Amino acid sequence: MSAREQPVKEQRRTRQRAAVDEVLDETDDFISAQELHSILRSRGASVGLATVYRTLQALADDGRVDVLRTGGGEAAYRKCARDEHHHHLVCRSCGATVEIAGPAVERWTSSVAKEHGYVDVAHTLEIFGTCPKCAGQS
Amino acid sequence: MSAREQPVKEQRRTRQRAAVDEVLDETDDFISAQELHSILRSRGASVGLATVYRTLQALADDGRVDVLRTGGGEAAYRKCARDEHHHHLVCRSCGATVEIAGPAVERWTSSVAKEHGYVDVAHTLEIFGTCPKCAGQS
DNA sequence: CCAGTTTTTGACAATGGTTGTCAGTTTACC
DNA sequence: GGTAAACTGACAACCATTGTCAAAAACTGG
Ligand SMILES: [Zn+2]
Ligand SMILES: [Zn+2]
Ligand SMILES: [Zn+2]
Ligand SMILES: [Zn+2]
Repeated sequence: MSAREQPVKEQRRTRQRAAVDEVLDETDDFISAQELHSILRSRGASVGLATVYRTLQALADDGRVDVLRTGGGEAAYRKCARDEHHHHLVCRSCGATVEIAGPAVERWTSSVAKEHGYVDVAHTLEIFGTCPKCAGQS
Repeated sequence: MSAREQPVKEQRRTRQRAAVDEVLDETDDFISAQELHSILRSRGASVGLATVYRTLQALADDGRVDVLRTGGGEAAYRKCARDEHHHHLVCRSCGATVEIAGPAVERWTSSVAKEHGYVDVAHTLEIFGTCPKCAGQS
């Protein structure tokens, strides 16, 4: 969703953070904190729920993962391939995600904002749908 | 955010629904259910919080108000001027809203989705910034 | 206006995701 | 090893939102 900068404050390497990071690396879909937590449980690597939330929050703040709010209002996280600003085409049912870039949209949003005198502009854009796989099995 | 169709099921006219509708008519910014509720309280027209939520929900379902999730994850509602599908340019600081339409974006999102085989597609797009008025007085 | 039927209301409980607390544990560094 | 500082986790607390259900209001036909 957004490119990030320098900060990356001092952080210690812990078993828990490594575990969360590992799951994120292996997962291609957007997943919620709770889902990530239960994946960890099911694989034996016990990590407190609060820690999962804190870790994801930190990663998101550093721009190392993308966040989006699902229809139900929960936050979903994903470690994206590209580092530059981009958007997502997400399956409502299974979370399957396609990263998409739209230079034209970027230009349009900033020109519209400028046109109305707005500054310090940002935007959110996500496309939701049902992926081919989920559509097949009704 | 979206145009709506026929249903508009049988509903009774009640003091509470009229009160909510009135506040929406007078308010030009996006407001949350809780804010709307406290406005009603402060003006003496007592309406239960659950009723406010239900009423807004119904209005949103019928497409008579637009909804957007704020950064904090709460839903904000607004009765927009135009009835067709459109998006918003919202001031982060004061909530001032400009309705915007972008046919090109609409085409782009659906073509991208189709291209990847996704069906039953929808999208969210909001632009946030600081309006001229708020930018002037730092 | 009246009684009957159906919808709506609201106080309150319950939910569910997320964050705060804080003592005990772990890490980083000398 | 020893210490300071960061981290963890069980659990409570939050807070927006939804569910419950008996009482109240809106409609309808007479
Ligand atoms: Zn899917
Ligand atoms: Zn963009
Ligand atoms: Zn403003
Ligand atoms: Zn659109």
